[in-house]
Amino acid sequence: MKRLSIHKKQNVMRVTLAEVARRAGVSIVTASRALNGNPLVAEATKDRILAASTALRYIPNLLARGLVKDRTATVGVIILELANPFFAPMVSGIQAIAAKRAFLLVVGESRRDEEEERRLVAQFQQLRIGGIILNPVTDTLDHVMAVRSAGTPVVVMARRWEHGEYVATDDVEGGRLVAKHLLQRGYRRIGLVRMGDPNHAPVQARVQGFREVLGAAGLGIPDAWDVQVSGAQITDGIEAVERLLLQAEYPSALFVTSDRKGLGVIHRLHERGLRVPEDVAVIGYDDIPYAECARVPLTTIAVPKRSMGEMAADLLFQRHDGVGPVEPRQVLLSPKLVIRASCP
Amino acid sequence: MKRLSIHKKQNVMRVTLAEVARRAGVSIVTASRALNGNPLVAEATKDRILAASTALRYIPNLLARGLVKDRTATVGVIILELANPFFAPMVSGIQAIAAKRAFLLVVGESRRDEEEERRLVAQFQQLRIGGIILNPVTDTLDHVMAVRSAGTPVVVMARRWEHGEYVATDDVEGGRLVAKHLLQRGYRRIGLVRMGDPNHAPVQARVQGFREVLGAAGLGIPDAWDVQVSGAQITDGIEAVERLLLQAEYPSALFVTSDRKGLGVIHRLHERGLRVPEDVAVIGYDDIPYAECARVPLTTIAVPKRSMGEMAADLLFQRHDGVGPVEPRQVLLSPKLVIRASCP
DNA sequence: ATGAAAGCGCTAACAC
DNA sequence: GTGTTAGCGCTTTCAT
Repeated sequence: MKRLSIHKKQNVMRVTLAEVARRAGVSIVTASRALNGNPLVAEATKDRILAASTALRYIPNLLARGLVKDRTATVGVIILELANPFFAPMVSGIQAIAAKRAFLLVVGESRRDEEEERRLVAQFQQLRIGGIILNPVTDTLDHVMAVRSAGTPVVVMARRWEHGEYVATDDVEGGRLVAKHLLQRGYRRIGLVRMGDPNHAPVQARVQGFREVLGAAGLGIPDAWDVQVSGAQITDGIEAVERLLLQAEYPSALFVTSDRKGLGVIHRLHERGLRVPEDVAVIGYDDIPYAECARVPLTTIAVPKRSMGEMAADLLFQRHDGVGPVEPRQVLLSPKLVIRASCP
Repeated sequence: MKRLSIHKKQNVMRVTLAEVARRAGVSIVTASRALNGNPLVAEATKDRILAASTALRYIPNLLARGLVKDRTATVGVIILELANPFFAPMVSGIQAIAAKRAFLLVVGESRRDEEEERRLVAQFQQLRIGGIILNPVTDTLDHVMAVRSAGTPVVVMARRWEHGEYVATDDVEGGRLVAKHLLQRGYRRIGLVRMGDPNHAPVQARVQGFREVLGAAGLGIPDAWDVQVSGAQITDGIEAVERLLLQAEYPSALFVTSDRKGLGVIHRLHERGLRVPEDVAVIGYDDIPYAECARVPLTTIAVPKRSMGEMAADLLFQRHDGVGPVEPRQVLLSPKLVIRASCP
């Protein structure tokens, strides 16, 4: 791993602001002003500078600028998984808003690992990131509060944050919607498939709302029908069915707390010769695009995924620009029931 | 300044390398060396510096470093869509490799817009990005060649690049696999659903291989059964079926060049009362996770999505480190047929 | 309206 | 081993 020792930039003479200025016959400062749209530059001068800039193919150095400003035009995003149709649209929404302002998106995947999340936040700080939008692994957000008090705006997405700004959906309400629908359709023997992780507040909230409504109707979920799996993949849904079918009896309806697991559940139920919804009705959560194309189209709770990303980005930029109220804004969007064949 | 009850540390003295050095009683340079693992620092000194660094919560400024080195520890990634199960795993694979080396991922979505792609590449340059991995919109890659000749490694992903490094799958071969399977199962009345965009080389290649094998068997695809849609969403598959069913006759087998469209196709065929595969067999492409859970599990061509990302990142880092051969490496991975119920 | 000077925080070159 | 000296390319005062 060696490099040129004497003239490191002999092949490619980098075009700097100084070059542009020289070519335009002005000082560096004036060139900088012109390129940044500062009005205190005479039109004629400005035109000359802009012309020089394009002629030389000037590429501004964001690092130099960032060094001075102690901030870059970037948004850091941390989500649990990239390859997850629940998160991907959120990131896409953020990117759309960020692109409008020519901010770059720095994306990290925590893979539900709190350490990884902290590492990413630290790296973001090193880059003097312009702001952070994250779906945190747990509710412990001290690392992020430290960043925020250092002046970097932070918005939590798809999860609530007591001490800061967030854009989330009302998961308790979502759980209620599921329970109400099941009760209304006359189901009483009801099971649950969910991620076991007690740190995962959104799932806890969904289950809470679900139980609340069932409880009010005098119903509960037998332990044997409360299946806890470790992840949120299709395979976890498959595993859940396997475990459920070990029981002497099985429920006539299942609330599966994510669509991916729901797809796996339906898939396996079918393979095991059980009809959906006749033998077991299934309700998922998230309304991913593939829910509709499932073996039996999945009844589910729709969450405004892309909007959450867009709104989070909007909040972030407002904070960045210093507009809006001082107190943290906490946005809770409403989930909606989408009825399909798996639980009509 | 007014006093605030909650956040009181308003004037945070930024911790710089100078602070750390002072506290450790050494010069800035020595501190820099110690923190960068330069062996030319006495153990004792190094320990003192490291201690000072942690005590002060020192956060290195990557912008300053980048300004000197004219390069940052970042990888820029450009894909067509984030919310696409074909690309998301690739990005995840890249991120995994990058994270090992503490490189941050800067992600852009071109949305099949060449202008947007160029804009992103330009922004990457401004950030003095460490390398670029992209799935380009077209084969016109002059913008990227310019970047590369300025010393930034570039790897193309999921597409071939005559003049540079790439990691792709053999789409022509994939198309052949589809045709062979159909022929072997006795299908002769064969239709095609594909994205119409002539710039999209991968689809062109799939179709080319497909036609090649059919042609060798004396078969062709009637124009009426060659349905061209504008996108690669589920809805495009749905639209394709609508168009197909306007015909007097319909094919007994369909090759749909992406799984998402394939899901839409199956969905709509079913809604229109046509059985898959009895009335129409369907083969997709990509093997996204949801293909298996489709109304009728989708026969498809599996592509090593995550591996492509990982390999692209590996290539990039090799180039970055200056190891490996000088000539561009071009990796072509093999697709595999996955037989499921939609075309058994 | 324009420019000169002074850094931003760090690393590289060359001493000692 | 360690320190001194120069910048990297840009944006800020503060002059003019």
